[in-house]
Amino acid sequence: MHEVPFPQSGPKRKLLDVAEELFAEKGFEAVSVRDITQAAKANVAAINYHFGSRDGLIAMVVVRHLVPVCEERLARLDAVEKRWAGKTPPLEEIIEAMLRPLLGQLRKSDLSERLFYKLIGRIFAQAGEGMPSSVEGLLAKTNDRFKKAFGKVLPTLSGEDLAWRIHFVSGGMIHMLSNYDSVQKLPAGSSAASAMEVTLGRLIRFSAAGMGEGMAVAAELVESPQAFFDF
Amino acid sequence: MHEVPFPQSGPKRKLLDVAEELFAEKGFEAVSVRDITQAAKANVAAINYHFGSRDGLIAMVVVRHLVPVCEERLARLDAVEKRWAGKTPPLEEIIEAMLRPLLGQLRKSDLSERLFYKLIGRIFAQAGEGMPSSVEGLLAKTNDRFKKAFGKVLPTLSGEDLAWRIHFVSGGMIHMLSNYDSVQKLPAGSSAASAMEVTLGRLIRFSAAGMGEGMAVAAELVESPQAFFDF
DNA sequence: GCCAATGTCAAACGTACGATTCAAATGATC
DNA sequence: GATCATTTGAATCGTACGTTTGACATTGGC
Repeated sequence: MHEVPFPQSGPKRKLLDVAEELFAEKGFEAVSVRDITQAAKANVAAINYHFGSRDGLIAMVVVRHLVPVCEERLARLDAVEKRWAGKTPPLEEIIEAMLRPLLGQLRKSDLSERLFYKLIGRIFAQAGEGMPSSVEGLLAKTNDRFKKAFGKVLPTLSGEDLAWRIHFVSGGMIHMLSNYDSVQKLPAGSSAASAMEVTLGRLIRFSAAGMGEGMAVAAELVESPQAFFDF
Repeated sequence: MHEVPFPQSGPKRKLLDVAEELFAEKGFEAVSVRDITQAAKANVAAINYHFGSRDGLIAMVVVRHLVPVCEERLARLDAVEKRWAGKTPPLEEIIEAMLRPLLGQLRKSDLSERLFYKLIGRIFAQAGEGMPSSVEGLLAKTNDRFKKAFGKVLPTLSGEDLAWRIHFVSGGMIHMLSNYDSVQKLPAGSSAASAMEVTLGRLIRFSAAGMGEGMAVAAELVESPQAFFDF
């Protein structure tokens, strides 16, 4: 039979959910299999049985979030380009297509917003370190797609300039997610989601201004295209 | 009588240097006491003898870099404000005062540039997590100082806006340092330091555009756009 | 020469980890 | 209801960790 990629119920799903929560709270390296199985009221052996190893569990936790995020990024970018067919879309829309999917997984997860942001931050902060190659490929493909999209809007920028500016945007997003709860002082009465919405708007405007800066930049020494890993 | 804060020679210094290198390469949590003492050709007990504990060693490694960086940041900011006494300095200069000290410690360290960048990235990525309170205070003071400086140049921005934009700049810097060696493909013949110089210039311009977004950018900023690229 | 103080060393301590084992339990299929 | 693969449970494995110990070596001041 065909195996469902992500279990929708049962103890395996429960392990994933619990692990996810603990990872978000304390970081991947600070959580042991005993912590997870204990919190999930399962046996110590459960993780190794269901996921082969601790690393297998981590990989599945990561993939479960990363894959939909990347797919939504690409879908949103397609939508933006289709809507502006022919014309050049505004930078803000491309950036939003790139960043908003990182916030859009809330409904599919049982995590509270705060924990979810931290988890996504952790995942992306160490993306590329020990990921399944399939995921690496998806990340690289997504990144390349966005680089091309930005290149069309900013045709005078070199490939290097483009890559670095995208990298800076990613850094801002990751840093924001990772430290969100220590920076954000919630005004009473507003939900975390709507506060994050405001913050995302800030980041999008900030990034759009940075991406579009100058535009009359001198030619670069050497163009080193592609072979560039980002997320 | 008065103890020297950082040993200039001897096995204690050697332990610090070796630990620093290993931490930069693999991250703080992935390096054991045994790894360090083995690489330093010292005994396992040496770290606990000299630094009290593994955490004590980490703290000293961090402080040794963090303190000079923060001090240089403040000194540079003072210099900028003094030079523009009365007038409002360009954003680029404040940002450079904030970011360049992260690259300026090369001469005081035996680390290769690549490792040093990774170490600084790691340090700042988890700044505030388990640091001595004296260092936390220094970081907070530095941050506050820069927030005020930016506030003077961007008087129409709210405190929240200001804080977030600074946060985005930090994120870009941290992300750049952490992933520098996996992103940068060095053109043959150019040193890592000069390549980093170019990248820092990119980040400064990107950040200045982002910081000033939405403001009626005055003419004084336009009059010397390349003034800080005098390397 | 002596004696603290200081530093080094091999060895071991207790703990926690990821992984494994194997028997019992469970559940689906016939 | 018997059969057999799947899933659990408790106990345990070997390893690696940070730390401690106590004996030994080195040093500098008197």
